[in-house]
Amino acid sequence: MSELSKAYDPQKTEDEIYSTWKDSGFFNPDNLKGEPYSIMMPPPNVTGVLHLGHALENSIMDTMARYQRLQGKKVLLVPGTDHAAVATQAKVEKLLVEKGHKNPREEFGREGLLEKIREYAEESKSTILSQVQKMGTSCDWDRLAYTFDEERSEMVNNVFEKMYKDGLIYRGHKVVNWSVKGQSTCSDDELEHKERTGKLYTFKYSKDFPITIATTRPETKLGDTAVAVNPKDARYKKFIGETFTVDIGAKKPLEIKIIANDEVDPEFGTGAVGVTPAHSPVDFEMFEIQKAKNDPIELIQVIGEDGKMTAEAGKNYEGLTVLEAREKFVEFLKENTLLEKEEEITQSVETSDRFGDVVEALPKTQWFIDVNKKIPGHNKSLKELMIEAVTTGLGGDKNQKITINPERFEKVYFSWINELRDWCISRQIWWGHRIPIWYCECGEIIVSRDEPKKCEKCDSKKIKQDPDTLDTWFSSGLWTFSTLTEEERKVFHPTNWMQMGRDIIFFWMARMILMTTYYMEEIPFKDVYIHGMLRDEHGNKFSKSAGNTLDPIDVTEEYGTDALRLSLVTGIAPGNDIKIYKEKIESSRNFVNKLWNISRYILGKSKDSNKEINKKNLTLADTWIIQKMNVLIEEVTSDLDKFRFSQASEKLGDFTKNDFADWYLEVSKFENNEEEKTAILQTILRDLLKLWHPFIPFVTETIWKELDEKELLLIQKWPKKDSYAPSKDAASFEPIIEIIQTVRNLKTENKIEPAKKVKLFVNTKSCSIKNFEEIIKTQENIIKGLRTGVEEISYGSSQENSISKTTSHGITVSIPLEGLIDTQKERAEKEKEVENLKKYIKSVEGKLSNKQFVSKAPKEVVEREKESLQKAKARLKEIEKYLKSLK
RNA sequence: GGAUGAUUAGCUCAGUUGGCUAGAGCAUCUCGUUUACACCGAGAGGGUCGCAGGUUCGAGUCCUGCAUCAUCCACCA
Repeated sequence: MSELSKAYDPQKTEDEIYSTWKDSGFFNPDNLKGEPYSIMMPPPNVTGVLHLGHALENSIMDTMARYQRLQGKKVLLVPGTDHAAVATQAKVEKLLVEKGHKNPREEFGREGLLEKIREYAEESKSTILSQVQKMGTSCDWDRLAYTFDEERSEMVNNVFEKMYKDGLIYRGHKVVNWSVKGQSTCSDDELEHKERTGKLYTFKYSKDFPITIATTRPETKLGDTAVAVNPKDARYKKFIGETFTVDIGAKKPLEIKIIANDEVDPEFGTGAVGVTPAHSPVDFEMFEIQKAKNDPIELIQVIGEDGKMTAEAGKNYEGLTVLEAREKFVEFLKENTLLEKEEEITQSVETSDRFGDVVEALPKTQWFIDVNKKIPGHNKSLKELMIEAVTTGLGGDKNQKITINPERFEKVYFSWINELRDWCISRQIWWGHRIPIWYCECGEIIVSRDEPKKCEKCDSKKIKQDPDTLDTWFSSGLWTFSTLTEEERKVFHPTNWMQMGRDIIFFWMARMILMTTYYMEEIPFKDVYIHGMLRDEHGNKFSKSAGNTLDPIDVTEEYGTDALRLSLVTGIAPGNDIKIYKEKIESSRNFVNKLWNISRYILGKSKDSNKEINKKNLTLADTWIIQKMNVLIEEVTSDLDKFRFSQASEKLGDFTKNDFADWYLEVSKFENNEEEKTAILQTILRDLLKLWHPFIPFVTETIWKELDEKELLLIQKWPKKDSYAPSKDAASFEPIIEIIQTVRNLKTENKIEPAKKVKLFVNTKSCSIKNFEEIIKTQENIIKGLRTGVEEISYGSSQENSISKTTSHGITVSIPLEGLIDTQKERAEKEKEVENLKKYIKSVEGKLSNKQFVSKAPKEVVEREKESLQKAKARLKEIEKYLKSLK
């Protein structure tokens, strides 16, 4: 079809193709038949626009979805977005501050600010969803979900209520992570450890205090109420149980009790730890232990929510920032000669990954999910369910077992669960699901989604809702089932497959497992595929500040979506970081164009469509390509079944470019079984388009349309290898390829112009295939045709004064010399080859003389070694002969 | 401190259960303007597979140790 342009132009076709797919209804599984197969899209945050990471996710999951659809399954891919509580509010507040609003929370109030955030979220939602379309993702738009929409919010309340009634959600007064800047709690996973240099101060509370302690946070010492020592430590044993009163300037003198704790390492530092229960999670644990032992210690909060010292810290410190107080307290220690040492150390501090400030540990009343408590009626804790889901399967049911790919991430997951503490789910920000808990003035606590009319206990109408909202991962954890109706869950849940970045294994994967195993008593997904993070060419993270960002939309506009998608799934190993850069995308774009031109050629040759291959009149090359195609289908299918996307696309690329385009297509120009050729070319092209479709959907669908097909490629049937069953005694075409390559090779090596006409001598005496000379004779026009410059072929032993090479099939190819050779260079090269050959022969002979090798190695291996030894020897003889002739 | 990954050609990376003289893309060099394709074709050069041991008939692949880099986790005051 000559009207097709020489180069594929993605811009012209992509949008139109996407609408065709969408309008066809086949993105919706209700219009498909077959076994159900479901994937949930990890919902992008509504914090802005899509970045390359999303492009990667869309490529991977859509490749899978399209593959399964072609496999004849009823595929559901649910699209959605995430309200991303803290992230979105932080982003909008930042934008407002940049616009000159100093304190947006005060200025706009709860409802006002929520309205601002809602506007922003809606806008970025629609941007993101249009970008998802641009990536070609074949998701069911009729089932579009949003973590903050009505259905999802209702599910959040249902789950909260059930957990609350089961006693798994509780309100507790504990030391939590507090971001002063964000004025909210953070969960342990939302912290980032940053290395910093700090000072370690070694001091005593007072001159007569018997134990020296060390700290990097002197100001918190104003709230110390104990010193912990190891009970086995002889130095301090005698003091355990004693209480000392010291006055270091806090509101009142501190009562410091000496307590025993096995965790304290006598070898480290002074062997004693100053305990500040209010401002350290570890010290708080000691506080709880002491309480349980009936030997309580005090808890004094000296730092407030505003990050400033409280009244408890004493007159001198009240109102000072943490840093000011630190300086002042160190000054005090120095003045009273209590400071023994001051040294520089590197320490890791916890910062909030959303607000960026250093997080303070503060005692606060918050809502928690208890991960260790037995679930009523189950005799198992959430933690145990989370482990079971990945090991034996829920309740030992293998159909309820999650497989993590690659396997090594299981270890990461288990070690995280091991250290998992109760999950703090309440946040003091406004953007998010409000906690469905109401407090009556009488003290009654009511769990209810809507405002209760009156208190059931006291009939009072003075009821207030908890002001806090839920951690965003609470709703994300429900994603695999909150996106489905009850009916749909019977068909599509557990979902079949899930993919996500390694960075959210804890945040998301773990929470989904927790929530789903608890609420649904099912696993959320059967297989999860963990991919690495994107990097630039030099392995750097993409970031705005580094200025190395690549906008996926720009890329698709310049190179096409297919090129981007192909680049993102090729040449990568599961779980490892993925480097992406212009050259890689360019080469994908070039490949897409290649496929376009292959199709253009085939379409130009014949418009006849869908002819069956008549196996009676096939040439050597025909059977060869049919065999190759057979193997290709088998391998690509198996790779995709095992999520080896990279291997699959590489094999496809290899076949398409090398075997099909470079050899078969070229050869086909010199053979005249017109009818069979057309059938083969068309059949292979059609199936190749199907195999390629999951990776590069747009170009394949565009070509498919040109084939005058009525149905979309989207819903075709995956090729079967049976249709390419090779005839049993098909002789291989490989040796012919080798002969042609050898001729070209000889010419280049000997500086003979490729177009130069030459005579060719072929000797098949040591060829492993019987009577191969007869076969070569039938292929002469191909050998002559494929730009070898060969004008005449003779058989038998080569002449004196010719250059020759033996192919791996033992065919010796010679070209008589024409006096065109640069002999000196030639000799040097040949001598090098002789050297290498001798080395090789020696090593193989060594191998073969090894009795253990000969007896233990598989027969084929030994045979192969013998064969290649023969060949090497033959080659050596030839070169030596030739070197002589040069002299 | 613990864990995981990486270390293979100038660059970016593949390499399945150990087995044919270790592969691809980009870059380099040579040749080529042949009606599918210059977003092209035909070739070439380039690697003691991080280092040191071990297991094995045989190791890029398995084991041990070391080095360098990266990432994650951790309460060492």
